[in-house]
Amino acid sequence: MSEARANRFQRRRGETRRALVHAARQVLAESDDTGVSIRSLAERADVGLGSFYNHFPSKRDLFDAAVADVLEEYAHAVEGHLCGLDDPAERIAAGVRFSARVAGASPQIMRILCNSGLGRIHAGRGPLVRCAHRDMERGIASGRFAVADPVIAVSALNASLLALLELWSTRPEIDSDRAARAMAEMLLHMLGLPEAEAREVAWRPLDGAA
Amino acid sequence: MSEARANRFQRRRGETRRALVHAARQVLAESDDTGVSIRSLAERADVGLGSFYNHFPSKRDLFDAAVADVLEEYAHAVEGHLCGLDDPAERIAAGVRFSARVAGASPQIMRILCNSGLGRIHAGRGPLVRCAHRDMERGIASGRFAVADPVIAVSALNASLLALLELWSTRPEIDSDRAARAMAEMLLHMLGLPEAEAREVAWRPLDGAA
DNA sequence: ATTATCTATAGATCTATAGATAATGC
DNA sequence: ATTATCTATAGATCTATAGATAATGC
Repeated sequence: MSEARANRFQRRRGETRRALVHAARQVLAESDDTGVSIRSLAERADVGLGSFYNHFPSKRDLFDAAVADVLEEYAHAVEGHLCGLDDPAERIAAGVRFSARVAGASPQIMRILCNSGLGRIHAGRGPLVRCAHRDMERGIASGRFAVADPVIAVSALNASLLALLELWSTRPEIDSDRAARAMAEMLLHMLGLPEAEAREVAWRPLDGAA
Repeated sequence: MSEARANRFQRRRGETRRALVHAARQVLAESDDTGVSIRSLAERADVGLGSFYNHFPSKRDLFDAAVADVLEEYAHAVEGHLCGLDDPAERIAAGVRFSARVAGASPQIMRILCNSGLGRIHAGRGPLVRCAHRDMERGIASGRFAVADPVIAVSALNASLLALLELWSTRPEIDSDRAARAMAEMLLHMLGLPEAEAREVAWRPLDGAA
């Protein structure tokens, strides 16, 4: 809507902003050095230095926007694959495995997720957490999960997923789907599924191209 | 040794270095803003600007040293409590619970551990990982643990522990030992201990002051 | 007429070093 | 004599803004 009816001015403005966010994402993925100068960010975006201040009051705001942008893109990509799944256990296993695929398809997203760490994701920022919480509540309500504390369980889930991506980024020789299945199996068992069932769910074929 | 026989020169030099590391730790805990100037770090350390270059070639090196210092202190504090324990399951549970205590006793250590994230810990830096790996291997060898992939299991353990600290730092109203017990119980079950046994081990009283 | 962009720049940093000073070893 | 510290500073940045330019709306 706001995109469609935007006039030429607004579209042009949007492109400048996008170029800046794009540049910030590159920096976050390459070196995670948020100390780079505004000047260098503007140059990387191929945008006049003054234009920066038309869109962001400070460097910090730009980087925050860049991280939010990545989280949004990641969540959108993964949730698109989950929308057909109903069983909370299967959704969690698929979430882990699709995350590994997204990471494989976009190393930039993976590196930024890893670098930005647990903090932002925990703060309720990423839609990741909200989605996992819903699945957790539903799994507990249906008796499929048995955990003492759902908040702590969600923490462990998200953190373990991030650790998987981190592990893969430092050791690319690992077979990512194999590792993702192993992680998912462990996590489902942690949540209370019997071992055999956890394995079965984690090894189920995924929709989409194998 | 090197400390004991150090002459006055070397001790003085050591104090300057310590002051710089101390200042860097403050910055890491307060804002995690590694973009602060070398000048401001020297001022915070109450040390001449030039002295900085007598000890560190760049800002990055100072912050690396500060993180290493924190990891060392943390590992030393936790391992001191673990050295009497033999059962790998009990060591892991106690590691989680003592970590929560160290975090409570030193918010600075906790914040730096959280901010520095998974990356450094995963890279084999922190003695945390080495210790956890040994316990994992021993637990698997003795049949007490049943996991498909020990590397992935250690990733999940460390990440979940960090997530617990992160959770507590954002929500201080949580009872930390209660949360640590819940986390430990979940993780031990994940590693293959039967539910009842996982609970028993996680709820065992800890040595030292309750 | 309005709006976003760009260029140019003033003023305030910051980094890294050179040289002076103070403290110790022998 | 040696060594680490400090002070002072040259030179290179960087931030934020002011004013000019180009593109669009009406």
